[in-house]
Amino acid sequence: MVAQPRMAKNSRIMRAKSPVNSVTLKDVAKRAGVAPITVSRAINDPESVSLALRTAVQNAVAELGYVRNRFAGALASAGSPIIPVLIPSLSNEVFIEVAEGIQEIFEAAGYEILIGNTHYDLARESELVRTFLGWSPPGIVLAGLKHLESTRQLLRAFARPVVEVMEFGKPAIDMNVGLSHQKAGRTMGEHLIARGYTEIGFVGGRLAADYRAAQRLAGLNQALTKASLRRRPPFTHESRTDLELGGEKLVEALQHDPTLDALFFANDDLAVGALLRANREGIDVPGKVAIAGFNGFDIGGLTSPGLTTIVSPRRLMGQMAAQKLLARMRNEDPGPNRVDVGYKLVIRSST
Amino acid sequence: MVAQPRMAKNSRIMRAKSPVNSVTLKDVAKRAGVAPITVSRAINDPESVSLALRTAVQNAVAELGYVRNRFAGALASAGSPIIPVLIPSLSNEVFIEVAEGIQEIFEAAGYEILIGNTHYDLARESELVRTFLGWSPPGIVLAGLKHLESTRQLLRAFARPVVEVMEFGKPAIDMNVGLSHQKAGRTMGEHLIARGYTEIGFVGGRLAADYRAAQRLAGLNQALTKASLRRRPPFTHESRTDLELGGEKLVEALQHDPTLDALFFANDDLAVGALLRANREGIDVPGKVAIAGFNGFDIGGLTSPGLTTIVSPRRLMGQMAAQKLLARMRNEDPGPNRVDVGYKLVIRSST
DNA sequence: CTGAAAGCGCTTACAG
DNA sequence: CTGAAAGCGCTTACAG
Repeated sequence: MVAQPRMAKNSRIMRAKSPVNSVTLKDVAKRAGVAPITVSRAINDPESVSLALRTAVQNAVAELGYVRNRFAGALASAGSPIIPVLIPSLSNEVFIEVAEGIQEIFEAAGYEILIGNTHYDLARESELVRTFLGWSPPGIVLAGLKHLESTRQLLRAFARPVVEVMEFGKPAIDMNVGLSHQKAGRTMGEHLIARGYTEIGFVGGRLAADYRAAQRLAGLNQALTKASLRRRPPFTHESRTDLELGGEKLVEALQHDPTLDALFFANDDLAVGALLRANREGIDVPGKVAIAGFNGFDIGGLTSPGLTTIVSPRRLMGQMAAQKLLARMRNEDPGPNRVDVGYKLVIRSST
Repeated sequence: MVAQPRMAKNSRIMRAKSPVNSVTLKDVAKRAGVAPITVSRAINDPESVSLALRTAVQNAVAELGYVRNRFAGALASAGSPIIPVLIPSLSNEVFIEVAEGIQEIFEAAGYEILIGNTHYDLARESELVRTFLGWSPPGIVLAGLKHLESTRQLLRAFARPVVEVMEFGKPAIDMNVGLSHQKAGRTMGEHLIARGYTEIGFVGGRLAADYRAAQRLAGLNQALTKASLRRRPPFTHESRTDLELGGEKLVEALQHDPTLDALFFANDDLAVGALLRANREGIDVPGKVAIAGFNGFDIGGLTSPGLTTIVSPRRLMGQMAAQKLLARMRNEDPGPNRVDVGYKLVIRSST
């Protein structure tokens, strides 16, 4: 899911007021001829109730079409089965895959996850955290290590487990699972250099918001510096980052600096866009210019030429993050409070 | 978000038991020297409280780090600001875009949305509906018009607005916003026939689960029948549907039936996969075989050749569905109980 | 195994 | 504008 903070300013929110579940525990109890608490037990812990009463309750539930009120349950038990997961974007497959990994683990453990979309906006993230804390979650998953101080304060006061997933580093709050984007950038830089490319540029969209992409650029620059090669300012766009932009930036970069012999794109979307544009314009890849990406999406293996890229273990990252949170929620040993899940360089013919 | 029904069978779910919000309304009231109800008002409807008390409350809230308990609020007011949205898949961009349209509208209206992933499984959908009803939502959004009888029963008893989004038809429950996939298939068939293709095949993945794709096939077959052309059994795969499958099915289809001169793929992923494979193998598109898709993803405009496809107004569909639900929630006029949002044929050089 | 009582933290509805 | 009382529908903790 996707949840957003309330934005309505001066209008009180209209909510349905009529009780949906006209049928309550009490009604079921009356029908079954038992006490309400027995109904509660028959539903939550059937083993603890005699077969006769259990059956009576089940029948009553079915006859009345009873649906239990989760708010009441959560309030009474001070426990919620809903775990918020805050990600920067829904339209980026990367986060969806991480979320799926998270969901898998929590689903199996009986929890539900609530996806919040921060739109790469840290202030929005903070608002969402505040809203979600009101649902007394047993834990929270955040994307990234970069948050507003207000977010950090809220979460420290929260006193329940928090895991930050995506990039590896020192957890700003509690636990962390991710990979080093800077190292990944360096790895790609080293690969390009090893291949003999010397005039290497970087293309990114929204580098200011997508600071992980900026970290990959920093890694590339490390490699360039180490090899005494020229570091160039990146080709970027303020607001967009999509396939088409990749193609546009490829053309722009080559016009702007015809000596370029390799371009590292901040992600596979941009890189694939560049490859497709190269196909259309008859630009020889890697003869004229090499192209590399980051993510490891399937499509990179299907283009002509195939795309050299770095695969991030997205699903695994989500799974590990969820497992750590779960362990802490259960007061089990979560292991080290930070994990580097690594990445893999996949070399194809685009470089 | 993504929420799933509890799957844990015999183990009771571990939930955090310690109160997260040790600070309650009452504490704030004491600190501010007012009654709890005044705190409630100062938070929910500030205008109704005098400036002096409002300020006192705000200070107390800040000093104590109060976060209100949403469960208690929802229970007391019998109202929840969370609207469940059930979709068949997260990894399919189509549903994400529809969900984003839905979110936009609800966000502006002060609601949060909770995404449930049914994994194309109607039984799972029914379970999710049951779970979500426990959260007393003010309304529900479902994908598609095909549901189990148990789902329909639950939702009719629900007595609050329900909208079914994706395909256009007779709402099974309450309201419907979508497009006719059969008509869309027919439109593509007519286009191919008008272009002079006579040996036309269909490629789909998971046609049994993805019944909307099957409807597009039915539409194609209508067009073929009307033109007295041969109808062929579709090329399908039981479980997969991805870019790579598109390429595999292209090769398989041409081997199996070399007379084919056009292939209509159930979606753009398959079609783009086929185009990329054709690029690699040197299969001439559309010279040897024409290729068409469905969705209208951006990438179809970037491949060589460009992909002929049908654009569905996904974001708009989501927005309209949300608006209808919202109108009903507010007891305003939602307009007709079903809306055909239509689609657009985009002709590029792949056909 | 079953139940009566108290309470979770809010908001509604009624007074003043 | 402010508040005391009652209650939302469950579960906990204590008895038997």
